[in-house]
Amino acid sequence: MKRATIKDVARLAGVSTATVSYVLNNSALITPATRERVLQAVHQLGYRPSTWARVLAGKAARTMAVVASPGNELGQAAHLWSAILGGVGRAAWESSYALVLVPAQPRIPGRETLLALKDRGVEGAIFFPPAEPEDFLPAAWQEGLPVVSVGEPAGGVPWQRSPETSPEPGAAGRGVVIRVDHRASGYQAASHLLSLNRRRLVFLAGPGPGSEQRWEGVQEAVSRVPGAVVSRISGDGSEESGFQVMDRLLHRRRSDRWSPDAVVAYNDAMALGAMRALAVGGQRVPEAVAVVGFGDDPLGAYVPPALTTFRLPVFEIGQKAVQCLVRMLSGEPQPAEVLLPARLVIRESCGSALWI
Amino acid sequence: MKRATIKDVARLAGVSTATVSYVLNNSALITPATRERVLQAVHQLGYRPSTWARVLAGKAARTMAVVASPGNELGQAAHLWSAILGGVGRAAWESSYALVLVPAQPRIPGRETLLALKDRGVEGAIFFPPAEPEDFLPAAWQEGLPVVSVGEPAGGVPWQRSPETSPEPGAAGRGVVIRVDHRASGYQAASHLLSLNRRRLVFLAGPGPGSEQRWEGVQEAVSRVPGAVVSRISGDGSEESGFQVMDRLLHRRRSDRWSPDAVVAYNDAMALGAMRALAVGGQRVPEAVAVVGFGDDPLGAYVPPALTTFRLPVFEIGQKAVQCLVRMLSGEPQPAEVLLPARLVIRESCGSALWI
DNA sequence: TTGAAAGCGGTACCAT
DNA sequence: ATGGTACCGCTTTCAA
Repeated sequence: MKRATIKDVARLAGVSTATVSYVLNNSALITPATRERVLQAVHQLGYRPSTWARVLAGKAARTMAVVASPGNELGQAAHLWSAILGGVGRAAWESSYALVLVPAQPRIPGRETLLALKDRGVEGAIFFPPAEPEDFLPAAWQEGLPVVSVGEPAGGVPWQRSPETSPEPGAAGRGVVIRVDHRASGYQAASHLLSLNRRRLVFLAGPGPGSEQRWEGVQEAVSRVPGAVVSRISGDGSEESGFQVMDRLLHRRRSDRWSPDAVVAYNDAMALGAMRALAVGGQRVPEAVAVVGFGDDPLGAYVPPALTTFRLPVFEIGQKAVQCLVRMLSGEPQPAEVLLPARLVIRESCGSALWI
Repeated sequence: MKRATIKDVARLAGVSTATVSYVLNNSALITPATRERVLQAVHQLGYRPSTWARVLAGKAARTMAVVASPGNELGQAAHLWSAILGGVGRAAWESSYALVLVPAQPRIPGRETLLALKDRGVEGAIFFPPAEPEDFLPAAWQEGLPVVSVGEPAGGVPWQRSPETSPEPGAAGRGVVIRVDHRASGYQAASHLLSLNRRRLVFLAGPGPGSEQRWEGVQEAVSRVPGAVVSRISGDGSEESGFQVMDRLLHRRRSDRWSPDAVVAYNDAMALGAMRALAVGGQRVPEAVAVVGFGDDPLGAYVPPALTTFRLPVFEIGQKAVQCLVRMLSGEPQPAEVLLPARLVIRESCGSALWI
């Protein structure tokens, strides 16, 4: 049978469609009696207003897009992205927003995708960088679609417009970024190691802005402890690069005055690579060298010794993203950047249990 | 500036809105000249029809839902689900369907979710079991929303309606299931092992229907080779259960007449657990015992010896799901079940490279 | 407090 | 081959 319309309800309740509409929109000027009668009819018919019709009549669509490229770069962080989606989903539901999913295709111009979204009444987007194609973000800016990005932007994308072009962060047309507080993580990682009496740290840098920030945090923590030093060496974020970088370090000619007793890696993959190099080089973890990773990759918990790492606040990230977007859409200015703390997960690779 | 409407286009082209509509819908009875003029105006104004309006006027919404519970059970197969989404995305785009994402919340009744979807004009759904809440599927059936499910259903869900209730598989109101051909995988796994002259197989069963089917496949392959035997032992799919099951097997009192020289595990986790037990028990893999897993978990490639396993046709699964749903929506009857083959990925744990 | 009616942005039937 | 126009389902003046 066909869906009941507002007319059916009006007829059954013996009122006009206008009255029904008032009741449904909680207008104050309706008699409790009338109200009751209408509600009764609504219930009886199982009537549900058509979202399409009410949008056409001027209501907000309350729809946001989720843009990502599953199966590509994102696939490597699949466990993160699906977890983040959990937060997105809950927050969206709570704000009664619908989500339209855009598993972006490399070959399809971002502009086209974007226009298709607007056709469907999408009011804003949550963007998971890196997502194909690269021109989605610029297109969104151009079309004035509010965007909240989750995590670091893709390499080549003109992420933040230059300040003079867009003086007001968080306003529609710009974009806010939900980010993990990498600096704090770096600081905490180093602090943890220092508290365990490690003094010769090495930082395994990776690609991406997060690496830089973590490095700063590490440096700060180290600078606070007399006698502690830290050096830095770069890889590309892969397990292999972690291995190579660490391996090279271990074979450094002995003119070098020290070998590290602790490693802070860009991510779990590099940490694992480093641990492999350490094992090959006969250095025990955590006895000789402590290692901390980043990202809480399932792998890290499996390989012995279990990797001490940082767990990303995935659910919160998703929630926050939606909340920001909702606020932007209701006109509230938002900060250009929201920082969420990662949580240190202490396992075995640093030789300590968490006491406090 | 505001979006251009069909009226604007009509005015600019000097025709009626009806004519514009005809042009946009590729009506055959339009003069090339008029057509050209209209298209010109459309282009000039950057006009795009409002999806909402055309749906209201009777066109199909071309929208399907993607229902899943990220962060729950699905989180364990996150790399699969996000990859499948890639296929879903591409196929949906190609069929010009929009996807509305429902990261289902445990606490929200499935019926409510479903109605909300229908309000938004969703015409069908792709369902990733297990998804919370359990009553989504029944609700969909009740409301007559066509559903294509990807993979095995959740435990308690009355998956397929009883035959007498619903005689026509694939019709709207039923549901089609996209499934990996587990039987074939089991057969292929065992065949591979047998071809490497293994003769005493053990099958590590897990939960879920897929396990049963794989077991059948294994048995069939074994039955074809004189002298080959296979026994079966059950776990719960976790790494730990793989370990325990294997460990117990190794310590079996010697009255048992044989110990296995090959293991076919329910999934990579159990395979890894089994390998751990084998290592502890002093059995070398693959020399003494060959192991094959299932699922192509990233872990498997990492831990030495690299695990021979089956790669799921994730992209194809996603594509197929959408294609089925699209066909269902256009009235074509679909089979109740679609089987897609998994691909054997030969690595080191069976002691062979692929020659052919 | 309620109802009649004019849209919202399209589509499609019926004339011309 | 086009144009006029009555809807689609709902919201929202404006009157009553």
